[in-house]
Amino acid sequence: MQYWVMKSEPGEFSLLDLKGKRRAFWDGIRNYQVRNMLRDEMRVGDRALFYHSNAGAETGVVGVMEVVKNAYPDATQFDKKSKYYDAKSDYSNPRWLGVEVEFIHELPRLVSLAELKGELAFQELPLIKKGNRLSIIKLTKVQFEKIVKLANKKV
DNA sequence: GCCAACGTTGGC
DNA sequence: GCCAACGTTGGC
Repeated sequence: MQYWVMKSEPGEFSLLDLKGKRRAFWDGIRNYQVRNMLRDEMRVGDRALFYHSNAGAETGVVGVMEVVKNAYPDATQFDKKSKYYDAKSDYSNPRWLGVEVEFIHELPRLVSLAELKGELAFQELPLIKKGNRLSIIKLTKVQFEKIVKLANKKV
């Protein structure tokens, strides 16, 4: 089993949105590095932390989900009405992929970006580095468990 | 293949 | 809303 962090702006798609749907296709990945990770490394059964980005004081890790379907083509790339539409992608060789994820649980509390930055153990984590623009980041089991543990600790 | 211009992400 | 960082595009 592998571990990940997946970012979404809560105004677009939040943990509660996922909770309501139970399962969702993680669409809108338009970065080649991220696409390659989805395609080559992410597999059914992997665990992922749900990270709310661009959310002011609420920015941080809020929940846990599971990958329930390996990567397959993202339909929004062919949808002219979608903001994720990509005119250069063609049906026979789709450029963009996504995975399906399922809600597992909400963390007892937010583990904020500020808190992650304060933990020495995460100094090397790309998630907290300035200029990091990958919306999906791989974690070690230890990092994943440490973040979950922090969420269970009273502030 | 270089690199300037442009677009996007995401913290603040 | 601003802007730093950095990925992508396209002219040469």
